[in-house]
Amino acid sequence: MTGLRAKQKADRNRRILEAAASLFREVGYDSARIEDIAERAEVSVGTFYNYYENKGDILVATVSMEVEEVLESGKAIVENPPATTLDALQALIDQYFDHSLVYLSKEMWRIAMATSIQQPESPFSRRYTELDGRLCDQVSMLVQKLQLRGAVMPGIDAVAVGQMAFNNLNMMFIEFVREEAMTLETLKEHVARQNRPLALLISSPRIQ
Amino acid sequence: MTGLRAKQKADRNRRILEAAASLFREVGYDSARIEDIAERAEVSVGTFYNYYENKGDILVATVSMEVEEVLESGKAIVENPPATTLDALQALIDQYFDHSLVYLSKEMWRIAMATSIQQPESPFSRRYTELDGRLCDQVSMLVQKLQLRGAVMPGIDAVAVGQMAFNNLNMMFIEFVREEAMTLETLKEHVARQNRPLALLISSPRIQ
DNA sequence: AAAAAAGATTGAATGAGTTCAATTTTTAAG
DNA sequence: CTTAAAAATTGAACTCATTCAATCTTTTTT
Repeated sequence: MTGLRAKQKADRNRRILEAAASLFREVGYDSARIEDIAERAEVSVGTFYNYYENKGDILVATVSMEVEEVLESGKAIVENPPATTLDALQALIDQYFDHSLVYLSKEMWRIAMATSIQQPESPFSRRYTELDGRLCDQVSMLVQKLQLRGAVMPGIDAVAVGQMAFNNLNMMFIEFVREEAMTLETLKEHVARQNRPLALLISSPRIQ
Repeated sequence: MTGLRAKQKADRNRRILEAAASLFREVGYDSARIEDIAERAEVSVGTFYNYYENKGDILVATVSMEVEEVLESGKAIVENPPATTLDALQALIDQYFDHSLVYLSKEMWRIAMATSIQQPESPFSRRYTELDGRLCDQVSMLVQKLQLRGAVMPGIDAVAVGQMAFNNLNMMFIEFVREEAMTLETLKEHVARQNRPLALLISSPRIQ
């Protein structure tokens, strides 16, 4: 069922997304006009709006692709985490943070996050939120894995702990993208300090 | 040095803020046009922009006043918290949540949060962020107080624990305002579950 | 193959946020 | 009191994001 129409649709979609992503990178979000994006993608302004609900939406789409990569890159660590709770948590979180600024600027993160909060019903916001939920699950799954291994005490609510750790890192990431001057290193240090009490307390005594 | 100019400025500022807050409440953020706000405040559109950088800014200003009240209302609980860590934390957090929807709709929260993330440098975003920091400090201070009382074990990094608890509740609040259908009760339950492991683990054994 | 229906594209029109040069008001100086 | 300087106000003009009725393309039906 790959008719001409479907092929054209996929092609236009790709062109618009690429045009937007490149323009955002070149001139920033605010200076990239829909008209410019449409022109670069060789479609009309109206067509742009056939593919994306609004300007923020296409940025969220771009950022979502990045989050998917982050999620993917986290799998390896959850599969085979470091031995101690502290190291394992920190390894996963640092992985997230390191990945986050490879393709995206702080400005792009800010706008994507803001858009996903402001218009939570738009399709790409939903997608973004869903990916966020998957990241949260990944952290929880790490804690569960550590619990199965015996590194985390039995009886601990691993899901609750994972959610709290994730919400904390997520909020800290928001703080990070808000402050242009804050470095990745500082972010990691702060989160590491915040994680330490929880990580140590849930760990089985002999494993330290 | 209360010249005429200063008095007029304060008066216009108040009128604009009140006009905006009432209009937002009456017709919602999107439908409230700057022109309408200016008209109700009996100033020109240009003057509006002399007092607020943009439309989002004045919403953030409105919301900030609310956050100040929340902060104020939290003081009582920190001064004289419930005996156990779990109860004390939950009392403070529930207080925050209960206060949050008295004057503000979810929509207003969404837009205020989005604006403060998107334009972190604007004066009112800074103010909002600063208030957020004070809320975070308040949670940390509660944990410190519990530690002094002996309810929380010595040796625990109370500040780190407080920050994590705050970041968690803040992120959960974002989730709450994102989902129009989510009730305050559900929010409280989720956060209560997330807090339990941390609260129990940091508590001194005999105090349970 | 022609006609009808469905699906997409188009770009001019719309509308709201924002800007800024001209004007007015207030303060300070002479 | 007059005049100059500083500060604030004003609203028409401008910029974009967004919409939508008309048009064109693709698919389906006969």
